[in-house]
Amino acid sequence: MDLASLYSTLDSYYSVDEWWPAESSFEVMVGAILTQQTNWSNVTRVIEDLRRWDLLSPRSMSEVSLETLEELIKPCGFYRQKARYLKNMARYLWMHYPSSVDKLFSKKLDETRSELLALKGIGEETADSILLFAGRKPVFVAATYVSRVLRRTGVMDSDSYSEIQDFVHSELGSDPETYSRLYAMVVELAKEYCLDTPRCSGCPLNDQCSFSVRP
DNA sequence: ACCCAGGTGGCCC
DNA sequence: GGGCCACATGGG
Repeated sequence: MDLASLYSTLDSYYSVDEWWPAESSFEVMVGAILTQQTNWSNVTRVIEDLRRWDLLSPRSMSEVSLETLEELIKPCGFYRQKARYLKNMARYLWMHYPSSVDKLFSKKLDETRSELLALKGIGEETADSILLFAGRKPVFVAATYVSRVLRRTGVMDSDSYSEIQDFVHSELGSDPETYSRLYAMVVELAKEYCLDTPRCSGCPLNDQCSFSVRP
């Protein structure tokens, strides 16, 4: 199948409005780091704790002690690394964009992306999810799930992040809303059916998928 | 007990 | 450019 039919098939099965709920860009950025290799339900709990502690702002998060932050984010795993990444990001944003984090997104896209990638703990996928879900920029997130789903459906076979991203950019136009919906739907699909050990029974793609090993 | 999770940095070749 | 490993908790 091709990418357009994958999109429309998924679109008729999933509703992904408000898929990444957040009250601010900073909250999206915090979630993007916390969710790395981590179940989203744990992220939700921790975000709510951070909100209760009033830590969902660059200023407050850069001022809280590392030890406190570590304890609060512990349920998300890799908590020592992530606590340092979060505090460093918060300090950077507070120093460079004291008026509003959203100033970060008002420069050229490539510059914003490079700036994000320069921060420890923010790799390509995290940078792009921030650009897409916080900045509403036309950048597709070529996550591991995406390469897996594209390969098994026969849409595209590649492990290269930039190749996959370029492919989607060239096939789907440049509407951020389309990118975020596709990404969300692919994640929902993959979590349920397209695991390392696949469970194809009940998959909405059914016979449109070219995956040959069907348990 | 097992597998999985909305990856990244550091190191190596 | 890629391959490997540590990082760590919690859910199904």
